Amino acid sequence: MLKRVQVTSESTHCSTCMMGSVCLPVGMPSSEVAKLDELVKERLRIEKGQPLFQHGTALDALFSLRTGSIKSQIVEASGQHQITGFYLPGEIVGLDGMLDGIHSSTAIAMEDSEVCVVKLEDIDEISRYVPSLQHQVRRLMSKEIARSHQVLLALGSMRSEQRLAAFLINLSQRLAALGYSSTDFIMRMSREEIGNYLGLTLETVSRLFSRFARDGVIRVNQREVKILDMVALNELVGKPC
Amino acid sequence: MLKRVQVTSESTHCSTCMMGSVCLPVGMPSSEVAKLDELVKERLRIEKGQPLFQHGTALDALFSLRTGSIKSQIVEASGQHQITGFYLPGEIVGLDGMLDGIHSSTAIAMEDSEVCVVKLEDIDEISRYVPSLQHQVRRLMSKEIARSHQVLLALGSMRSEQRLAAFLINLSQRLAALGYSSTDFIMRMSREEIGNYLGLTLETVSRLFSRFARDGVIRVNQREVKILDMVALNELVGKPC
DNA sequence: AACTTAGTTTGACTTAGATCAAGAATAGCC
DNA sequence: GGCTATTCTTGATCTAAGTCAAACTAAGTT
Repeated sequence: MLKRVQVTSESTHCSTCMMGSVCLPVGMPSSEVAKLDELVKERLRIEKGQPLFQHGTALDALFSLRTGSIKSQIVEASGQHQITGFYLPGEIVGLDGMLDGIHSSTAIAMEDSEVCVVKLEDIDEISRYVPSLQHQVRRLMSKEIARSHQVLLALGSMRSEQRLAAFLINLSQRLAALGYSSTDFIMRMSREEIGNYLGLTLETVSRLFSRFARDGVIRVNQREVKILDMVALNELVGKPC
Repeated sequence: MLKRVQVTSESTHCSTCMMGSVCLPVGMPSSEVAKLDELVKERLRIEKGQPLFQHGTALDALFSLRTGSIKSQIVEASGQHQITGFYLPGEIVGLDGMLDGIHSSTAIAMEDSEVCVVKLEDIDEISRYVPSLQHQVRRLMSKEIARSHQVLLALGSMRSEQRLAAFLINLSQRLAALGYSSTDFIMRMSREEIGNYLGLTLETVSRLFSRFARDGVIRVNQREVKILDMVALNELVGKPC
């Protein structure tokens, strides 16, 4: 179920939101952030497994993830699909597909989630008196490009264990930026989703988790991960062959 | 060598440029395009093999490719590098790395090329009285995201022959959009560069070209390609397994 | 508490593509 | 024009990861 929540005056605005340090206004001076309070008029709750938006539907807003986690994926006519990203709180979903107002990907909640709705027309409106907002959107889009280039590097020139190590390091760093532990966390995605994202089968992912655990690099129990040796994990990625 | 060319009054501006239909102003009404003539104050010529910009250097402009072709790649500390895109005339290079004003990739000319320099500050300046320019930049960045997601799909869930087929189809379509033949063209990139881009070895790429030729799908002589059976090529990509 | 159902692990076997190696073709250069 | 340099092709062999299959686990559901 997709449930709309009107943002009322008592609700948090960008200026008072805890996510400000990692979300859309990241890096903006607080004087500017204060002017963004009209930016979010609505929030949405999405139940686990439900789509936030689907490939081919009209795009008129960006979504800033407040709580939960979301995956985005593209689907081919042939039926094959590819997960293009896993999003954590503070990250912006929906930056692709702004070329013709149609979503080029599908976004699905991996757990019950809540997003702030940022209408494109409101971005245009508000950036008239907050010019840095345009820069902010540009920065976020650029980051999304750089991010997918990193995944390209992983898929194009890393071996399976390097890919998974890079994946774990990346997840660890992003969780740390949110104030969570960088060594103990729960992965919201299944082995199959990780495999799809990294261009591997779920069996290979499972075997790699087992191997990493056997080698004392991590401890793993289902989706619960504890990184025991971050250095070893980094060395895995660093070495080319 | 990287050679600067000042754009003089006699030089072509965006409003008179032949590339307008495929370049940055694509889709903008001509009344708006006329206002963009201050956007490009400079052009650069880059010799084959020379970098347009390098990873880690300051970014203050985007580059619109006028003639030639450019590849962009990211380089890891470990030395492994990954080609993230091949750019043709009319396409914009440098859209990544706008997050902190530092290029996150390196762009290298694959043949003698010429680019229009679009300063970011000029974009900001001009978009004050041409609001659609901001949309245009957003559209281009969004397109770049969608493009790299397509490559992700190829690297993550296609077999080697599907990747090469998808690559050829994509190249064919982009050349057709430029007014060139969609069936007869010269690839500016080496087997190794294609392999790197597609996550394959140069030997595999070479073998695939030979196989496609043997099967009558293409005819190939070094970097010269003639697509004989576009239907078969599309079928190759369409089928999942 | 027994019974699905979905997700995960592990083993045995196969294969697509990598690696190694040796020529052939082409282009650049003195 | 002849001589290195690359770049490309093709063959033989190897291996990382895929496929197929079966058992195990966790979490609901009746």
